[in-house]
Amino acid sequence: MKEIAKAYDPKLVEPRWYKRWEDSGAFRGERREGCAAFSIVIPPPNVTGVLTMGHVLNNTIQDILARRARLQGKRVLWLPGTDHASIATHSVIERELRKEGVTRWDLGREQFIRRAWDWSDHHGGIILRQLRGLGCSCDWERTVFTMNEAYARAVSTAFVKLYERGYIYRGKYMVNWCPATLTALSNEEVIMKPQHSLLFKMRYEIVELPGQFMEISTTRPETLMGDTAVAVHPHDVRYRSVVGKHVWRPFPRAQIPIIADEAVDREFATGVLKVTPAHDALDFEIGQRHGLPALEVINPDATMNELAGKDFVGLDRDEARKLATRKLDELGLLVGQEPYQNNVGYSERADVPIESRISEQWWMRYPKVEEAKRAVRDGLIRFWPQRWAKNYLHWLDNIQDWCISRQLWWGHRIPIWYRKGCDRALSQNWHVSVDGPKDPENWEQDEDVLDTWASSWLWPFATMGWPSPNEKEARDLAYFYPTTDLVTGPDIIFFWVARMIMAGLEFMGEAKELLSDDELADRIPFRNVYFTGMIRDVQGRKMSKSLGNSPDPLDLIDKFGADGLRFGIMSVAPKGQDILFSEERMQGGRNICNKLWNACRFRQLSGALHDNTSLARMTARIQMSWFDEYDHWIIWRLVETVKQVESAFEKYEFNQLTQALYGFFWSDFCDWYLEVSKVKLEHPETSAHCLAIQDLVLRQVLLMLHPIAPHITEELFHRLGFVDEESLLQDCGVESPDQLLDLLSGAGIEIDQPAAEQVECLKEFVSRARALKSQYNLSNRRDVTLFFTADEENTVFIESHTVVIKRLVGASALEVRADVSDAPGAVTAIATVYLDLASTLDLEVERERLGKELFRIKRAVAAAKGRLGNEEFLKKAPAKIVAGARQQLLASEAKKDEIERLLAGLGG
RNA sequence: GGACGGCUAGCUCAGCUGGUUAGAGCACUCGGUUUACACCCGAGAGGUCGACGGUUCGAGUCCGUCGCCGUCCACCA
Repeated sequence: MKEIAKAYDPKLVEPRWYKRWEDSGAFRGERREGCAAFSIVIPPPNVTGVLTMGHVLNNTIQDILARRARLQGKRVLWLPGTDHASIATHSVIERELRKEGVTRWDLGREQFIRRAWDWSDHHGGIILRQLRGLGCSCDWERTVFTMNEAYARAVSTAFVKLYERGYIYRGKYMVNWCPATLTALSNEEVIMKPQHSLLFKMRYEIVELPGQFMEISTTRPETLMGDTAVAVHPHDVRYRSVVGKHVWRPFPRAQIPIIADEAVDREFATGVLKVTPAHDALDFEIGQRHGLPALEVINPDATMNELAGKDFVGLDRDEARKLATRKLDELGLLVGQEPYQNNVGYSERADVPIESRISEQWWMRYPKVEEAKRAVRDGLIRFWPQRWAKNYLHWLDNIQDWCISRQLWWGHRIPIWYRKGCDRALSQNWHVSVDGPKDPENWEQDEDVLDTWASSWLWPFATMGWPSPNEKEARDLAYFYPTTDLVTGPDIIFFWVARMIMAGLEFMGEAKELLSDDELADRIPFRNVYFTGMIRDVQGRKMSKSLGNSPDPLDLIDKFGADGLRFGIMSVAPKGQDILFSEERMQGGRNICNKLWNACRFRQLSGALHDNTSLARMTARIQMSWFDEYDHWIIWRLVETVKQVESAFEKYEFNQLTQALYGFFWSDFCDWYLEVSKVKLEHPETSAHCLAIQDLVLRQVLLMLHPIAPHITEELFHRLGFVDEESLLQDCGVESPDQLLDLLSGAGIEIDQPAAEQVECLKEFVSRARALKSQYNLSNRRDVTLFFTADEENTVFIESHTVVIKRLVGASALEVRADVSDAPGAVTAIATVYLDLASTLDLEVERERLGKELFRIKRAVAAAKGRLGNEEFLKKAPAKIVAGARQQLLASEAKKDEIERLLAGLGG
């Protein structure tokens, strides 16, 4: 028997076990036909990312699910990998180049991509190593990177299939344009930010009515050079007479028509809108309806071009705004300007305002939209918490085509080739395939790459060998797909979750428009989606680098251990709510590890370990005839806890899980059962039995706790001999509540419920006695004398527990009395307990204390009487409730009488 | 503007389909060298459940209105 150190040191335990698990192939996702499968694909972190608290939360949950599934005997695949993060990585490389004073065009595409690969190779994998430090049980041998060759083929294949099925088209439309990275963005990559802007009021002179003006409000005077109309609402009586006439655009000076369009808001400002079809989405639509020319005056990099006029050429949009305002003022056309708050779209990655711009791009009409809705609405895919389903459905209801081409270099290049020297606009000059044309010298490939999400939406099956799996991959795919759970944040429900569902439905089977329910069930990428909350700081602020409020998870692991951090973060995460993180809260996780360690240490010091390698061997050492109330009680509490844990897992309620285990282990097992054990261990005849029960409880606690705190539980499992040296805890399997009850009753152990409940009475008795000691400042004395008064039955019961009570209270004597006076007493359900103070009793203090008690109990009596005196209550409330109320009234009245008797005895 | 979530002890949260005197952890106060653990043990103080109204024998729990905080979607220039 190895002696256990006094304080638990995770550093001596965690790395050792992680290595052993990995070396022994414990994380390998291996098929076993006839055995239930469980699978998760990791939300791939950015290849160059580092571990954040968000990752800790997310991956801890996945690991908990995976490890629990292993314990349930399922074959588990947790498939890891990383994402190339096209625009994010691209931006990083460009930033580096800028420092060196060169652009990507100076460097050239090939060199640029090489640098991106170097960057990925160098930083890539850091985060995966960090996940190992957290204890994540991924099948690392299957690690996938979205830029790997096989994955890239999957991306091209998906594109080609969608093209062939008519979902992909090329077109010139309004796009969200990022002037910093010079690429189009999808709607989802644009975030709206409130801005303190200025609303400028200016006037345009009416051509046909010289000297008359129309007043227009705008936040963007720098676009007026691109105005090709002004618009009013068709029913706006103020302007009815001028519709069809023209106004003078001040510069470059030109006549532009006054048109009427329903899109104009009459209530806003003067109800006159300047229409700039080339630089505003709404204006673009108005322009389309009225056949207006779209005059582009802003370059892709947000500087002004020649069409803006010679004063403006080359100016940045902000400078142009100032100049335009000044010029308007000089011309006497600026009526005023006022502070104004509006929302401006920003590029998510580059964090600069986007420009709306007409641009030729590749677009995707989403496939299987209706089926994707059906899968969630009908519950084939379940969202946890459920409420996110509404969000999801709402987005799909309003879905718009997806701009999938990006004018970037790092990413999957679009598998389209154009015949050299021919018109790219004509599809007969296109070649669309995965492998490219047979005569590449006559073709040039599209320069653009695909949106990152157009690769990660294939993640659940492209990681498993789709579209051309080898034999093993095909069997794995059949076995592990659809995956069981997906764990992610609600912020990427549209970016990723919804798109993966559509991709799964479209690609995981034959091309088909409508799917039956069975087909739907086969094709969905996952059955459950668990949405985590966002990690915030104690003040509720988002974690951010600039605020410096994001702790480094590695520091936390260093301080609390991976297990401590995991337990801490899970106990603090309310279901579906954001998580307010503070380091203080992680202490609880570390503490319970230490407590666990010491409880096992106590077990080792208490007596030699017997053969603990199976539950049956342990129950064989337990005899029903030796069972006392405490044994019934702890086994009862254990079974209740197993039930709670089971239910918490089924409902993905992780804080419920930690709470149930913490409460049972700490309060019930350590604070009561182990304390009681100390008496039993003194006697050889009860010792072995008691230790066997301790072993049983510890074993089940370790098994239940293992998914949350894998390292320490593995260590202790071995130390207490619950598994042989060569095996692992995960090989044992955890019993369900029914299995546990069956095993117990198979060993002749039946829980005596009334006996178990009597322990609650003993606990109350002990607590009350301790409180009396505390009130009289005698906590440190272990030689006080206790008296009690009780009826005959309870007297016998209490006397049979005298030794334990004396031990737990810290008393040298416990004596039954017919009547007690001149001693402070406390009323409990089974007896009244008194502290023998001889002559030192403080009557005043006692009267006050009992008076308070009496007040409280009288309130309870009154409440119960009130209810029972109400005929409506007696008539309408269920019999069970009425009976309960009667019983409560009896108990309360008895207690009240007893307190009154005590008070009378004090002369009160 | 629309949708959703939250508002329960100083803090963070439980409280299932309405039913005994509303719970836990942390923090706090007091007392502790009890043969596992001070990353500990014991005792205690502390909420009337955001506001108002309604349904009901009975509401933290259901309904309505309002307020504050947060998230998402849309966006009026």
